[in-house]
Amino acid sequence: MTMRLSQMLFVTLREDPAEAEIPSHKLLLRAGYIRRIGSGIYAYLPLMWRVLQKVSQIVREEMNATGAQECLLPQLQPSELWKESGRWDTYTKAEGIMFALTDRQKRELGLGPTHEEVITTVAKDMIRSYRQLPLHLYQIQTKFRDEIRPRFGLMRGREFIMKDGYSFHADEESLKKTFQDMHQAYSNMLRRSGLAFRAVDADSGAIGGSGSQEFMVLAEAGEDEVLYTEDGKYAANVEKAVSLPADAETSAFTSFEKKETPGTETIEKLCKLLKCSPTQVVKNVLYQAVYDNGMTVLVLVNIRGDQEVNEVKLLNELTKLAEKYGGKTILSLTVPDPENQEKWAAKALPLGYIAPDIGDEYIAANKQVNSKFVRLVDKTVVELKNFVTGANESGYHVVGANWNSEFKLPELVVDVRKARPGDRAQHNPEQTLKSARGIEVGHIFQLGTKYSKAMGATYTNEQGEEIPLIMGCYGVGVSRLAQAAVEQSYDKDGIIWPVAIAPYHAIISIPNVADAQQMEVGEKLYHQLNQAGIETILDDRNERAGVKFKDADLIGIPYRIVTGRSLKDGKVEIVERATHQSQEIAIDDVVSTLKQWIAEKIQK
RNA sequence: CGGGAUGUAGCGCAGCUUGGUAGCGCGCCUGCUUUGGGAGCAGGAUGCCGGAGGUUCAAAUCCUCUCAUCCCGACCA
Repeated sequence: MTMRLSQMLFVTLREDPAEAEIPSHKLLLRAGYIRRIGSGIYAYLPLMWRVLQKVSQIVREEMNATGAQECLLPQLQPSELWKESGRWDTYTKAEGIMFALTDRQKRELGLGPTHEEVITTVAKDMIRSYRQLPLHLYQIQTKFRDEIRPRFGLMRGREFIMKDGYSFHADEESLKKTFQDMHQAYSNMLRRSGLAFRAVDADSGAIGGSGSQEFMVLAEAGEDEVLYTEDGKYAANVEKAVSLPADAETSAFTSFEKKETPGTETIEKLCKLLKCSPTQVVKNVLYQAVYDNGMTVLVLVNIRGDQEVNEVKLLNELTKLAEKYGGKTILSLTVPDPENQEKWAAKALPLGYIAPDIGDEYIAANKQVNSKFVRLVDKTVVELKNFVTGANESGYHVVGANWNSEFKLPELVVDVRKARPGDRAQHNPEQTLKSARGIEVGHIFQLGTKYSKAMGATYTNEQGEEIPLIMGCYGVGVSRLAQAAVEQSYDKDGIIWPVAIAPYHAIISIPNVADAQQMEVGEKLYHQLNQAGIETILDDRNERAGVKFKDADLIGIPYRIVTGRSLKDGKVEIVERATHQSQEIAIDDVVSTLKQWIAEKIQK
């Protein structure tokens, strides 16, 4: 085994590569852990691979401890399976993320972005009886997703390593137990990897299902916003978060009246002109949804003027309505721009002055466009009295309006409001929501019977009835987790790996390789340490001491041993990477000392 | 896909406005000196100037098309 730096592929960069934006990406490139091969495609170089194996091993141990069984599923998947589950089109067309290909026999195949279809097929073939349940299979493998915009190195690659697990149950209770076990296992994995994290309520996204939790590594560069309360009782992805909105102010208007309000196409301008609070305004937001059968539906959302629409919640509400319009899912949800409006509007819309009752005659007759607006009213406006809203005429608003007097209250009352930092919490209004940024490294959720029903994966229960398997699904981004660790732990000199996932525990830096004594002690310690199970590399390069120290800091090995000037007292220097604290230790005590330090840092 | 930007030596960049012998720093190679925080001196190698077409006596530079990469928005571990 080569662990001498003079013989390793060891190339560090002095400057930040232009392609990297965030610290962890820059550092992994500079320190020689990864190289970009194509957009969102990276080579994991020897140091990186060791880190990934450490993370994988922690994941594996925690999974095995719950009774889950490791397996390995194919990455090439026949399109038939995806057609059975109904996901082939949504995953390959439009903004789909699956790489699809046709082989020489004209068979259609997909490169696995996830494995519900494959695992459900296995379950369908092999699970017959409730006696075989519950069952939990998992794998650690490269996944392929044609991300629209790969970003930040390993954070959002088109090829990445993931642990995905799928559990099968006879009943909800059993599913919930495994879900709880996974919550614990995931917490253990992240704790053992040395990360600061938070488990949050989440939206279950395109995969479907309910009862969903994400594990967020807290870091400024995180792509997700997390809202939480300081009492620790609530934490959610902003996409999913709920809260109590600020109370609405009492409207100053007492009678219904139409007012001329020129140039007030925004709430802010309107409130300034009318001297009213945004909480008294009913804002009417127009969306355009396209279902997977090509049907376009115009959506009008009424929401309080001081609030914003949460598009994820809106998407979920509209997906519930999909059947009504002959679709299964939504391909796109956008605020229609002027160019888009021309495609369906019969006449110019009074933008900025739309009222909740804007007429359906604005929609031109077209087979591909639903002839009526879908009208959704957010909870925040249901109780408003004497409110302000548009007059369906440019330059005019109405004031003192009331539901079921001037305007009919839409039937569909929904929560599509975006929760915000500073809002009061639902579980305890004394608590306000705080915001943090996070990197999603894990996601666990209760799938239910979505796939088992679609693919006919059933078992026979004690009563002899044939029932669809109840499923759960649990993912960890292994390569993402590794980079997230760097994002959370670095300084101006480089990476500071948590000991548990560092590629090596220790590095022996020989300041002067021409000095026979320094070399001799270095070599001796190198063998002793590795023999004692302390993973150690030896920097025996013919470089100046400064170069070696800089490189050791950059690659982030937790402990550096220097066989330098302290040798005259029979000692070496040991420097802790995280703190740069150094102490001199007798050569004979190095192994036992490090063994103890490392054991303290690696939690089980 | 829409918006913005960039492609010049292994890496980071200048040169392009105003066309005329391809440059700088780092790294790399050789030698000497140095040797505890990215050394000094001397010498050296390295380029399809992203690709294709055009304009011109002449193109890294001007024009057209293309490809790739990065950044900002919708997707996700």
